Amino acid sequence: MAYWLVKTEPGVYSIADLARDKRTLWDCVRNYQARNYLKQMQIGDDVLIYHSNSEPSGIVGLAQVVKLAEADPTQFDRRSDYYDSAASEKEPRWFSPTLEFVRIFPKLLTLPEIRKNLKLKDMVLLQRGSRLSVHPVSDKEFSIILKVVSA
DNA sequence: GCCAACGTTGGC
DNA sequence: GCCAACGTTGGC
Repeated sequence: MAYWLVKTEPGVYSIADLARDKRTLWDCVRNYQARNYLKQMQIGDDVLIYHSNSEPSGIVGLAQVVKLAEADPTQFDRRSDYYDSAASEKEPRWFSPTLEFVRIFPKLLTLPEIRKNLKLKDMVLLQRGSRLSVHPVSDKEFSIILKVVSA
């Protein structure tokens, strides 16, 4: 079983929205590296939810993969901002797993706190510009984060 | 709102 | 295939 982190802007789609919806198609990701990770997600994988462009930004809760990635429907929708003319139903370019809400953490783990925690210094989140919106989290990092946010 | 750090696009 | 120009992400 693998662990992941996905970013979302709470003004666009927050963990509260996920709590309300129970499950959601994780769509509109338009970065190849992130796309590749979305395709690797397996049912039952744990997914940390990170609020970006937020006050404060940080890890806010947990979700779980309940459906493998399928073609992201927004790539076919001409009226969508995420329409991709190079994608076709036969050869989709972008993929979306379905995530299910698990819980909101009692404590939000802010980006400065993550930076300060030496055990989390190797997180992909902190690497080079850190713009990747979907990325793996190691077993160790995941268990450390769970401890910190529950305390 | 600014801007650094990327990724993508397209001319050549 | 190089690389300049441009667009985007996301912290601050």
